[in-house]
Amino acid sequence: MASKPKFTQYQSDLARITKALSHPARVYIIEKLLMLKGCCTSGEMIGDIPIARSTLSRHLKELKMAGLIQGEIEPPHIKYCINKANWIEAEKLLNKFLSQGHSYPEQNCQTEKPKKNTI
Amino acid sequence: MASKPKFTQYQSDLARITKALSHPARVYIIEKLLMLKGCCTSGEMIGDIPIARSTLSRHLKELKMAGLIQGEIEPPHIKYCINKANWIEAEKLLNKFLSQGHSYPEQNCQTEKPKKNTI
DNA sequence: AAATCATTTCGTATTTTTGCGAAATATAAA
DNA sequence: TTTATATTTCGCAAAAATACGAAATGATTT
Repeated sequence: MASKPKFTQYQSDLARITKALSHPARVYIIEKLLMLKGCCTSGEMIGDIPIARSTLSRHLKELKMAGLIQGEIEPPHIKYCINKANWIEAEKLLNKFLSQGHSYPEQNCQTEKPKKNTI
Repeated sequence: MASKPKFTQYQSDLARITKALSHPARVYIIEKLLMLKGCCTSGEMIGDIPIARSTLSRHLKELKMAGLIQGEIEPPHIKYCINKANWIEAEKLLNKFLSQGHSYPEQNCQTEKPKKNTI
């Protein structure tokens, strides 16, 4: 008997990564750190986005817990940067996921003419 | 005076996409539809994952609302498939986001030696 | 030691997500 | 028309995410 299946490690890992990126503030943070190609303090970020400092701090914490960024204490600042090793892993997983669909053939049920029974 | 900034369209769009993919069941659904290169009913999916039928239906609905999949009624089934146009858009956004970090130079604050003050 | 600065944590409230089983819907088969 | 099949929606409950301001932390300057 097919005992209850589990989610695969891949599915859980990918969901963990996409979940970490599932808020505009967290997209912004990663975007900023990638573009900078360096570090940034929360004080340098707060001016760019419409949330309170404490809320930004929460989002930073979530990204830290997801392993995508890391902080370095440099009094009186905390400089955040991409956790390079983990980010590369995340990129690999996401790219693997995205490349799955290629090449996209035409045996898809989405036919040429729009169907009326499409929901 | 810098009036309160908004999140950019890009940040919101990317967050919407990653949020749609932020649950293992939804990763599974997309994975399945991409690999199949075709359509699939919810009944063909339910055996693969540890959730109830009604819960799967919820996840399908979410992916549908995010625009990533679409359903086609073919009695007595409903066949789901990737919403190709929107998926391609999603891929573009994600790839743009991911490629931002390349090439990754060494002026990153993550120095060679592990720092003790890394948090 | 007191004041200052950058940032996080705490306490709390609100909203959203996730989940299930039961009931509803819609179609096909008997 | 009754029955069976496939799937969704409803009603509810529990858990998680989001948000803010106030207070706490830790280091530096005065």
